[in-house]
Amino acid sequence: MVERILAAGRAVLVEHGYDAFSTNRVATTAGVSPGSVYQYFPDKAAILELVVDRYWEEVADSVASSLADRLGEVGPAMLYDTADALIRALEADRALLRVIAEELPLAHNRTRRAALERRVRELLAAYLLVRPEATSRPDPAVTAWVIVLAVENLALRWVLDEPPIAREAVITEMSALVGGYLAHRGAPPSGAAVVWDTDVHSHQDCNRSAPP
Amino acid sequence: MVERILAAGRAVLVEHGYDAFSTNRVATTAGVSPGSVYQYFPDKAAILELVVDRYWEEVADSVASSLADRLGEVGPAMLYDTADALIRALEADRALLRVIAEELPLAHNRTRRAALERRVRELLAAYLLVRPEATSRPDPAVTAWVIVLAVENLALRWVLDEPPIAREAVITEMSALVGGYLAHRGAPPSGAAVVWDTDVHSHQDCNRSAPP
Amino acid sequence: MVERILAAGRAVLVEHGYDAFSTNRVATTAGVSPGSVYQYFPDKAAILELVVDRYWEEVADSVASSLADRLGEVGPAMLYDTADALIRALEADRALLRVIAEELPLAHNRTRRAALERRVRELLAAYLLVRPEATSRPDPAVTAWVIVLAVENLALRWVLDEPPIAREAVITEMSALVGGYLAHRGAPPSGAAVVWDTDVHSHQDCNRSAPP
Amino acid sequence: MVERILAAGRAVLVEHGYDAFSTNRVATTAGVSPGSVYQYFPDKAAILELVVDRYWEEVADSVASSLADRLGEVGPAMLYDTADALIRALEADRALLRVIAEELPLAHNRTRRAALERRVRELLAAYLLVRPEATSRPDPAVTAWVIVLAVENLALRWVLDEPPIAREAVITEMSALVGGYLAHRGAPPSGAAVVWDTDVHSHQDCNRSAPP
DNA sequence: TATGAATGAGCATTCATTCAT
DNA sequence: CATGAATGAATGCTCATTCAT
Repeated sequence: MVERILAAGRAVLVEHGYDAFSTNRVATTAGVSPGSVYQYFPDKAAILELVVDRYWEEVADSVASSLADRLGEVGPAMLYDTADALIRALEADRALLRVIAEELPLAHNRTRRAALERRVRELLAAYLLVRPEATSRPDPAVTAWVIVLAVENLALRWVLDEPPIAREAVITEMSALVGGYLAHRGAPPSGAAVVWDTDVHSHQDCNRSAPP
Repeated sequence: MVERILAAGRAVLVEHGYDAFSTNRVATTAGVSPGSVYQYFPDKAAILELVVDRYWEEVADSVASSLADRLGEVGPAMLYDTADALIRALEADRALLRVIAEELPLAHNRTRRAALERRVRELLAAYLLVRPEATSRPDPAVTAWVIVLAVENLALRWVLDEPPIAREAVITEMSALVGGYLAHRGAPPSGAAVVWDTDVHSHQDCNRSAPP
Repeated sequence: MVERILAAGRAVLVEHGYDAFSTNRVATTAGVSPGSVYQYFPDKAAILELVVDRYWEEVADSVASSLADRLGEVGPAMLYDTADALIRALEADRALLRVIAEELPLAHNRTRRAALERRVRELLAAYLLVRPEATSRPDPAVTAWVIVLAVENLALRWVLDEPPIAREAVITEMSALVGGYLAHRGAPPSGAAVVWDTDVHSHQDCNRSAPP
Repeated sequence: MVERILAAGRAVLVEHGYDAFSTNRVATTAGVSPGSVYQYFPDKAAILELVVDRYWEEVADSVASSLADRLGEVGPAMLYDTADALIRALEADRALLRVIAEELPLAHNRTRRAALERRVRELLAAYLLVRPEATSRPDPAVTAWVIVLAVENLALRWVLDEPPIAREAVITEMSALVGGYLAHRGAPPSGAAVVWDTDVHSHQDCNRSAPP
């Protein structure tokens, strides 16, 4: 029944958008009475949250498993394949992605998307840690943070905005972006220090402004 | 009067968040009756849109002027300074940025953010076009698209999520990302063709899947 | 099982108030499924009614037995002891009394409270009938009606409102009220006739307005 | 408009009872949209409260003014007239009284009814204080408390239950009850002390149990 | 032009009751 | 008998929008 409701929620989102995502509509679509919904979910937000969570989990699973498989390989193929996996995952349900990413306040996505990002980031940071020769960038955690956010956004926007760029082209460019970055050796103009935390994402404000 | 309403809208957004952004509240805050608002704006969305537009325009102005100033210079300083300008622009009104980027459905941001992106992208593409030696990437338009979206997201997330990465560090890494990308010469595994449109953003689906 | 449900109903009332008195809650508290409740009670009101009935029956038993015991005695001791018995009965479960008397619509109390009143009234009327010398009031039925309602309300309000009046004081005053009333000989200004029905409480509107 | 809504609320109560007292129904009856109601009342309870308040205020005004007028007179006429005024006030809108007193949880009545009681009580206590010869009861405050609660309940129940007692009869008996009480000189069996507070109704628990 | 009272469709949520198992 | 998932009508309340003044 939880499944039925979630499926209905997803369907409403895809077919009618977030504005139509009312408890009554979800219930009706699920072929269930509004009261029944409340036996499985505490409130409307909980339904939405689970739908969104599920979606990002699917995406994360695809990407993470693809990346994990290719962690052994070295070189551009790994980058290319992973970028490809990400785009394929996002293309899998474009309509839902559109609603989730564009109609929902980002806040509803944060938790799960942050989880997805962290998951891939940690995989990547671990890889960079054991293969220091793979990059000239100083801090694996920061490097992973940069790569994940850059690539995620490129994939997302390519899928959503549908710019006139061929599929292979974006993937190639994404690979080039990451490949070039990893290989790049450039000192900051001022020689500013980089923080070497393992957990790149905690909200503690340590070292937010580095000393000269 | 339009200004008064916009200022009120901005204030409501900053002080009470998007949920409190009701026509009545905006009107009250502006010291105006709800009816009057409708003499200057067709509906609530229009007020919001203009507030958001203004915000992104401010950001775009900062960044574009900074970038334009440095288009003559060559090398990493240009990248570093532009990234710095972008982050500074986003930090200028963190509270508003937070509401606009996190509480608002992304859809409300699209138009103006797309404009900002396009503006910088075109600047960049023009630059790459007249200085082909600056990069090994094949298509200036695509290159600009990649750079803008990658950098924008990194800056945005650094400002919003406040990860424990020093300010100088992100800027350095962003510069490295772009610098490495521009310098990178890597062929797509399949040798896929890249589309050479000037307008990277139109929604026409030409050549979405390239021939082998 | 009926007992279990009633006990649960009483517990819910005492511990969570009338607002929490939902069939589901009562069932849960009784360790029974909501469906089962409906095999013993036609509806929610029936449960409540029985809980309330039981309560007033307890009170009535206390008072009536105390009064019956003292019907032989004459004089103020009888009044004092009965008032005392009533207050003691009401104090026995103040929490429940509070809910029943204050949170429940009076209508839900009527049947049983009327029964309590009638019971005491009839006892009193009978007493007055066999001992005409005990009072100068003309109509025993009316006299009993007056005494019962006056005393009941005083006791109830003393227990519920907890005014700063000593326990002995109220009882003394209640005795004085009744004692003075029984002894009082005062003609109605207009010499209006009093109805001499035995059943003071039937709802028939006989002689509601007496002839001059 | 407030008046229109209150009138509608009163009408709904009288004609359809408390159960039908829904915001939509009140609005409809008032010939007003539900939203309009909320421009004048914060919530449903506020409407009900005001209707109830108004009602008891009307009753209190009638009784208090009648009593105040007769405070100069001495003797049974004062009692008779006041009892008559009270009953007349309660009879004025029997249907509304029925709903307010029987269908509403007593809690909704408390504030205003307590005010009514206090008002009359204070009038009475003041009278007894300046005319100590009017009674043999020790404490004017307590005496007033007793009289008000006893008489109020008798009047209320006579009007609501419509027992077969002639109007003149109840009034006569109520007068007799009060007259006899005031005249009664009877010591408590145990000589228990009476508290001499002026404010009989505050909820402080001083001297709730008197020493032996 | 400016007002602000009035609108009313629409929403999330509850809970007494039922009935297939 | 007992269950408890399912019901669905009904409720209190919101807020973008209008329009008579």
